[in-house]
Amino acid sequence: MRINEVFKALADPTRREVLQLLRGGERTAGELTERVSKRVSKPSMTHHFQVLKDADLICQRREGQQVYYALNTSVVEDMVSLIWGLFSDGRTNGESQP
Amino acid sequence: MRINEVFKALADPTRREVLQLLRGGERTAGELTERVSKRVSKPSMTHHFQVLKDADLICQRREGQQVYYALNTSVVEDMVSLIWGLFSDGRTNGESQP
DNA sequence: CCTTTAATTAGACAGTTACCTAACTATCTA
DNA sequence: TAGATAGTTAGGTAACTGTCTAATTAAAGG
Repeated sequence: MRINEVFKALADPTRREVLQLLRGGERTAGELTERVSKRVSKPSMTHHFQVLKDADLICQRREGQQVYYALNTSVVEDMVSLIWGLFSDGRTNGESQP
Repeated sequence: MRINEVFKALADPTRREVLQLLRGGERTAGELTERVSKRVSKPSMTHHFQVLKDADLICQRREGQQVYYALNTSVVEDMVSLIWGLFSDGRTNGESQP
């Protein structure tokens, strides 16, 4: 996993919003651009998509004129266990169940 | 929780290493500076400590000449559930146990 | 082939980050 | 109070980030 890239990607609210929008399934670049709460230009969104792709958090698929983005769901377990391992020291006993 | 600050803080390998060093208990600034794998000046380390404090990931205590840093362990559950919520969509059923 | 729509690439700019050295503050001890 | 040790603050620089507009590529449809 590309840890640095993942954390950097998640450090931006617009990108986190994109990930949340993708929870329900794939969306086109245009849909995502329309739906993010903060108005952002298309090129800026393309940049954010790129950052998310570099972090392997999303993947891309073209269909005609549209480009569809989707979550790389496999990353979630990696992230959770990474965070866990970052803080826990062995004594920590999974008391909290998300 | 200061989400942006937390992710930005975690995006740096030196800072993640500091957190890992703190898993075993509190350490002085000097100990941490000595032990990080990449050689970094004391002022740079102070900067990293500041970033971690801004993110509420660590706390500070002075004892004589030394300053002790320690993990703010309460943040771990917040982080894990945040990551979880970022990706999960309701269908996700905790299949993986860290 | 030309036009429209969807999206990306290119280039510029303001603000932030990580790093350093030099200087400073704080505390202890002789 | 002077000297040593621990750590922070100040100030500067190179690289990175997020944003924009303008130009470009890609595909669809007359």
